[in-house]
Amino acid sequence: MTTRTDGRLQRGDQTRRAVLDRAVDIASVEGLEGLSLGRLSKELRISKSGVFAHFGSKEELQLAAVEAGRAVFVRHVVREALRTRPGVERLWRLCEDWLAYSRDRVFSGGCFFYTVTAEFESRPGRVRDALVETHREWRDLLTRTAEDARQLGELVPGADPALLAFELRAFLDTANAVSLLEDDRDAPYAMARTAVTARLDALAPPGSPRPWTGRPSAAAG
Amino acid sequence: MTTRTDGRLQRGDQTRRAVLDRAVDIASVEGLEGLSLGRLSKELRISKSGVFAHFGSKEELQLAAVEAGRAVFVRHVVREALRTRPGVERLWRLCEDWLAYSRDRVFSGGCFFYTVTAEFESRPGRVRDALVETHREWRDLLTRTAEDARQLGELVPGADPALLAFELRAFLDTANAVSLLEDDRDAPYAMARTAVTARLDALAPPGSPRPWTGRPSAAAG
DNA sequence: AAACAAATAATACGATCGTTCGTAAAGTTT
DNA sequence: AAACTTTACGAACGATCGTATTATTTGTTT
Repeated sequence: MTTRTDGRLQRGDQTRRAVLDRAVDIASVEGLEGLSLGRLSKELRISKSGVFAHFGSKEELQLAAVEAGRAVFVRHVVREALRTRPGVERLWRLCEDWLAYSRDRVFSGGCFFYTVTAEFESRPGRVRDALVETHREWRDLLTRTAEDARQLGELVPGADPALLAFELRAFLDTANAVSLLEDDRDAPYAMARTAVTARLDALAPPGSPRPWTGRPSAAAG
Repeated sequence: MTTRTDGRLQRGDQTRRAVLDRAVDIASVEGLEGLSLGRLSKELRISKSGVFAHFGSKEELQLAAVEAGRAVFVRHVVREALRTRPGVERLWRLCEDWLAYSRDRVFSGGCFFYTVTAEFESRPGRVRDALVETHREWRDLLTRTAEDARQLGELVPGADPALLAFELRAFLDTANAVSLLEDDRDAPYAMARTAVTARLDALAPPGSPRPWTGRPSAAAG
């Protein structure tokens, strides 16, 4: 019988993880092209060829970084929301957790995907493809959640889930961008929060739950 | 008396302009760091040192590119709006022209400032400072125009100009990003347009002009 | 035509890029 | 302990980066 864990693979996994941890954080500031094997190896006190051997090419490193970034995003933004009741509660939770994820600088350059997507959205290649796919997942999650909310009667029947998802994403992304640009960790997020609640409020029928206030709206009449 | 124009300076200006034209277009796709003197010189069939001599350093080239991008932006987005009557008409015109500027791919990578601002928003330096200033101008223009609209009675008194400016910017920027990412030149702009008009409609008092429909709203009662 | 000024070119420098190759070290299997 | 696998290292490759220096071409001034 083989040992439970091969010490070599275990060690390899550990350095690989260390490399990716540093890689995604650098990329959130400098982009995935700004990543350089030399810099990574210097900061981590690992030989450059050692770093390289883990991925085989820079593009593979970038792809691995995208996947690592995705895992962090899921953990911080998606995980708890999926444990929340479908509908506006979940939708609200997604927005709140996204703003916290950006505001708390989980990545030192703000949202990892904002930076690297802007970097690659006009260049063909596998990295772009991976980012498109990640973006699609996020968009669909928001849209489906908005659809659920409408079907549950928590949004007025005329509400357009795809449009609502677009608007919410717009508020979140812009809060991230403005916060970094103006070096203000309060105002942009407060604005986004206001914009999100206003939008949801406008689409919520009377008497439906309003998780951002903690209670349902007053009954009509 | 000196000749009206020194042919040498004239020639220099011409190549400088050619360099910057190419530079901003490349930067809209690859970013300002992706710009390289070697590549520029090769594409333009100019010696690398010739390109270099015009700017003195890469950072100066980047700063000049930001200024050149600003000029293009003003010409395509701001110019006509400033000839439009202040208030919601101007606000609407700014949004429409911005969407056209992005949609028509005035820069082949979409909005120049979206790309390079995302690239530099987390890095200190003179380029970032220049981009912050440009962003501030754009934000203030939108905010002031919204304030004008409110004072003219074209927005309800409770409207928050800074918040409205934030929301509009969010819709525009997101349309640009989504269009590039999903390679769709229609849907994202249509969505942004819908979002913008919905927002303005919600804030317009009855009887006030609605330039996006071509007529004022029906009078109340 | 001579003296001068500005734009452009030619060449080279050191640094860093991603990548390759050969080898040593660490750990597992037999 | 020998055979083998995996991780990591060190040195070097050619290419490209931004930059500096020196020269040449082009146009102006006197």
